[in-house]
Amino acid sequence: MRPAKTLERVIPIGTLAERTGVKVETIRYYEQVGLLPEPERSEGNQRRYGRAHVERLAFIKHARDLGFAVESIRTLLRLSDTPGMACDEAHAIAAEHLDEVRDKIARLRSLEAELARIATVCSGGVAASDCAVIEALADHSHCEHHSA
Amino acid sequence: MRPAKTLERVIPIGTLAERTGVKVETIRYYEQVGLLPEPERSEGNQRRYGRAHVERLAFIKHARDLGFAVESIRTLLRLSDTPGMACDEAHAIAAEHLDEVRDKIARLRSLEAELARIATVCSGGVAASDCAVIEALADHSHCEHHSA
DNA sequence: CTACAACCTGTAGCCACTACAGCTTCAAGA
DNA sequence: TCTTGAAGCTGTAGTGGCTACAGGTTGTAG
Repeated sequence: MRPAKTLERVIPIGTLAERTGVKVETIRYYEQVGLLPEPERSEGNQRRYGRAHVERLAFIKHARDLGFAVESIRTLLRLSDTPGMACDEAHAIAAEHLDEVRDKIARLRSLEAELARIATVCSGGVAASDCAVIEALADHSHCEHHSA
Repeated sequence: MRPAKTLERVIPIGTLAERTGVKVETIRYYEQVGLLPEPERSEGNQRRYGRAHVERLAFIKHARDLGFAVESIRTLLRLSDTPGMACDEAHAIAAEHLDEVRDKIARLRSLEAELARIATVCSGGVAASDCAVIEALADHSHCEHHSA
C-alpha cells in the first residue's frame, strides 16, 4: 500500500508551500532567481518536488526569516553544497549580517527616542499651528539625530 | 548690492540639494509624487526655488529620517498647511509610527539573539559539513523565532 | 565666444516579493 | 467516462523610495 499523502515522495507546489510556509509565487520566484533548483515536471508540465527541495526551501526560509539577503543565501547554499569547503565564509556572512542588524537596531532606537519625545509632548486636540508633532518636524534645531 | 550667494532669494535645484542634504534626483522625485510643489522656472525651463521650498523640503527630510512613509508625510504636510485643523491626526500618525518602530526593534532583537548564537558557536575554519552556521540554518528545530 | 558644469526629461533598475490575467491540468464525485 | 472546480502554468506589472543612466539643453565664468 502507498504511504499517506503527507509522506508522499513527490509533491506539487501547493503542498510544498503549505509544508514550508513559503507562498507558491515565492517558490516560483526562488526558482527563477536560482535559489531553488528546477524540479521534475508532471506529464502536464506541473512542478513535482521531492524531499531535497523541502529541505532546501526550509533552509532558505529560515535564512530569510533571519534577514539574510537572497545573495547571501545563494552563497550559503553553495557552501552547504560543497562539504569540503571551509566554514570561514559562512561565518563571515553571518557575522556581517549580525553587525548590520545591530546597526539597524541602534538607528531605530535613536528614532524611537525622538519619536517618543515628539509624540509625548503632543497629546492631540490642539490646532495644527500649535501641534508639537508638526513643529518638531518643521524645526530641526533641537535634535541631533542622523540620517538613515 | 546683491546679497551673498548663500542668501539669495531664488536658488537652483543643486543649491537646494546642498542646503537640505537631499539629492537632486530625490527632489525631482518628491515633486513628481506631489510632496514638493512645482517651483517657478527660469526662462530656460530650470527650476527656481524659494524660501518656502527650503522649509518644506527640510520638513520632508526630517520626517524621512525619522522613517515616516511618504504617504504619512503627505498627510502631515496637509495638516501643517491647514493651521485650523486639529492635531489629533498628526499625533495618531506619529504614535502609530512609533509603534511600528518598536515592533521592528523587537523583531530585530530576536534576530540578533539567534544570529549571535549561531555566529558564536561557529568560529570558522571547520569544514562546511560541520559548520554551525550552515547547520543552524538547515535545522529549524531548536529555534523559536517567528517570521518577519 | 567658448567650454563645461549644471540642468532638463524620460526611462529602467534596485530588492524581494505580490498580484493578476488568461490559460491548462489534475483529481474527486456522479 | 464525464464534469467541475481547485490548483497549476506563464508572463507581465506593480510595490516603495529612490538611484542611475542616456541624450539632450541652459547657465555662467573666463
